[in-house]
Amino acid sequence: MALPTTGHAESLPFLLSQVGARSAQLFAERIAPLGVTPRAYGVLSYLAETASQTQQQLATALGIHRNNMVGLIDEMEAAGWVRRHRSKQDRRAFDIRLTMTGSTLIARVNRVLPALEGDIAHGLSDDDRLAMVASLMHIARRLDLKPGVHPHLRSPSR
Amino acid sequence: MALPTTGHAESLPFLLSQVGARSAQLFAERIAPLGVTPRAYGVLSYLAETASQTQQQLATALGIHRNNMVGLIDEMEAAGWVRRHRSKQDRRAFDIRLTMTGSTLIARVNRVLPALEGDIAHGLSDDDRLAMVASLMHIARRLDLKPGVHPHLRSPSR
DNA sequence: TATTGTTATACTCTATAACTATA
DNA sequence: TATAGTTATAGAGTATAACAATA
Repeated sequence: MALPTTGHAESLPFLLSQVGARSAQLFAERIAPLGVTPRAYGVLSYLAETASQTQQQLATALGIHRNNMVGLIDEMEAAGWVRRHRSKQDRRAFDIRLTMTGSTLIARVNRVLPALEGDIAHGLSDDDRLAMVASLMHIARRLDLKPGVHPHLRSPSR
Repeated sequence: MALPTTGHAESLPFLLSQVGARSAQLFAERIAPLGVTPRAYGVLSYLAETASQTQQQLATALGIHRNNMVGLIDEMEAAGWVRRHRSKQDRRAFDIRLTMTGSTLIARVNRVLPALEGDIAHGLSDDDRLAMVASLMHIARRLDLKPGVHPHLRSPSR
């Protein structure tokens, strides 16, 4: 058979999906020793960039169902990264607030990113790497992706 | 809080993962009307580029467990895309062969890719788009990804 | 009456182990 | 004894629906 490559292997959508999946995999592996999953990191980093949020607000913003947010916050609270505070304005809701431990963890996770970026982009010129980041940010905007919010947080790492 | 963006949102690993996940999502949506999942397409396109393969060979090459390959081939055979033929050399194994219907389906899927690529890369110059494809192929090689083989075929679309 | 957090239930998908028929 | 395909079972994860407390 062996057709002259009219297929998907060199198409932009496939390459993005293929390389992106492996990149997510590597990220999960690199942060696993810190005891954190990509999903938990998604919540932590979102909390760091916004004010304290209720579970419902986090669920809506990150695309995780509020039912699943319960157990996730349970784990993160048990790990000491966040704490639940009864909201003063709405006594049904919890304000989820980062702890000092949680902030420290975010910083530690962010410190592994340059190494991972170096490994992934190894052999690429600085110009090519910067051009790629710029193009990716352009595409992310075009695809209505919120900066820093991963569309697959609803399901665990993999 | 609102830190001055020392985080992951503009890092290459995160952007690749974020944009890649959405790209995979869009691909799945575009081919769903054709009745095919990304996983089934992965098997079909691999069959088109190699000779006929046994289920075990497909499982090894695509990273799908042979137990799960059974049901997948069942569905694809029911859809008329492939057929099982007892191997002459090894009567335990099945040679999985593409049918005409299967080949036609591959061609139809491949025809939606240019439109998807256009939508994703809209607003990007031809030079930027081509540079991105070249960089992605470089990274794919570097990350030991086999051309045309998606690392997440083991789990269904999403 | 609607909403926040929570729990319970069913459903889907995956991973492990076993079985059969061939090798 | 090992391997290809198959089946069964259990486990993990998700979605749906319901509940109590509060709005």
